[in-house]
Amino acid sequence: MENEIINFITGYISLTAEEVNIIKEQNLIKSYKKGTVLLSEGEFATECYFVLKGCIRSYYLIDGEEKTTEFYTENQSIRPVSYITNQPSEYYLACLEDCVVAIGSTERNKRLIEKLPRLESMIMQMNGDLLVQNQVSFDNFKHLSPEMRYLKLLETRADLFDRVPLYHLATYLGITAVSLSRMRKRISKSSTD
Amino acid sequence: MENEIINFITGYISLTAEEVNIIKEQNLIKSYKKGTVLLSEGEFATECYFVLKGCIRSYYLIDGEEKTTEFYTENQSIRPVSYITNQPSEYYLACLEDCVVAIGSTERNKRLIEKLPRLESMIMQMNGDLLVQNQVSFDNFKHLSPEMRYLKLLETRADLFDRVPLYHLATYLGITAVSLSRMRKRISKSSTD
DNA sequence: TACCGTTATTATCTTAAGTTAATTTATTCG
DNA sequence: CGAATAAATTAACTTAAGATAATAACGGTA
Repeated sequence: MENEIINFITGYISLTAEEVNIIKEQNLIKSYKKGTVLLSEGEFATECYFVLKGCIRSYYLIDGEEKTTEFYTENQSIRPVSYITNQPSEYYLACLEDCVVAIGSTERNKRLIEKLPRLESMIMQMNGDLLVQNQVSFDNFKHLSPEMRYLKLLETRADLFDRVPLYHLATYLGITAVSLSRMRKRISKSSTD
Repeated sequence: MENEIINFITGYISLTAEEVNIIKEQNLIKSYKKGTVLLSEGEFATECYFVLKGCIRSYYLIDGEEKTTEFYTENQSIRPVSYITNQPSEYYLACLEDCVVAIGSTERNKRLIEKLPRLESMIMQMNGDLLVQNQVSFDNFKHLSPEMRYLKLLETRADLFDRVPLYHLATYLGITAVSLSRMRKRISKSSTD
């Protein structure tokens, strides 16, 4: 189970066998039931996550409506904005399915970095990557029609359509559930004739 | 003129008088004529910028159409994605006005950081800030109507409306120039009656 | 299996954005 | 200054998204 984490890390920096062991013994793996809320608005995030199994959704509230900002599935890492900034969180994190998750807490990570200073460079790279991903997603979003965004998501993350309710995908796409439903009908119609 | 840069830095970390001097003597200030392109698609960014005077626009091309992603004005720093990732740039950077800019090149920054290691922590903070700003902008964009986005921009960056052509603001807002024009008329009408 | 809560679809109406093209208003510069 | 270019507006038409409400399909479970 820890192998996924090692694979993930070695995508950024190379590790010796001893270093692999240090990380493996450090890691803390937990299971959560579907519906568990890992982080709430107003709280300070003290943990970051690596999803081993399941799906975690981040979202925030506008007038009581949940707006989904991201879905995290197998082998994705979650570094809450609040974790990076040490500010109270604007976002929620909740399990859409039963989940198995590797957890890094602020203090344990600090200790780990003392043992393995090269992790610092990984973190900087991760921040850079996050930034770029976000920039590109934003630009795409801005200049693609809702329909294009839907088709693109269908290409890039087809699995989500099997495991996530459409109305969450709708807010993720920045449209209403009604509109998404209509759109799907429109598309299926036009592709058959 | 260098004082703006010092102010900017001390917003992140505190500096001793000697450190201030080191930075001041390091800095390289340049002027560019309106229209100058500082970075083109495909190039590797080797510089980051701090705007002392003027306005710089970043944009990219879709089917030959320019899509503006950001406007940088006085006292804003520009850290091109390509500079952070060492990948060829997807974006252009060009001066919308005559500009005065402080420039940090990769090598000079490296040398500077050797003298002032605490700058590292500033850079990490800047990356974190960038990430958060981007995240928040994205979320806002997704869940605000074009009209709301326009009104919000009018509040937060009113100066842009005096110095930037509307059709650039339009693509920045993710709409067409025609639509922006129509919208402005609609709003001015509804606010007078 | 029958029920209940959740999720998805459908219908109707309203509103605004995209597209294209023509026209007006500003700006620039020889 | 005036011609050329750039920027902004307007008009006409098409298309799709938002809102609201009603209905249908699905899923778990008692």
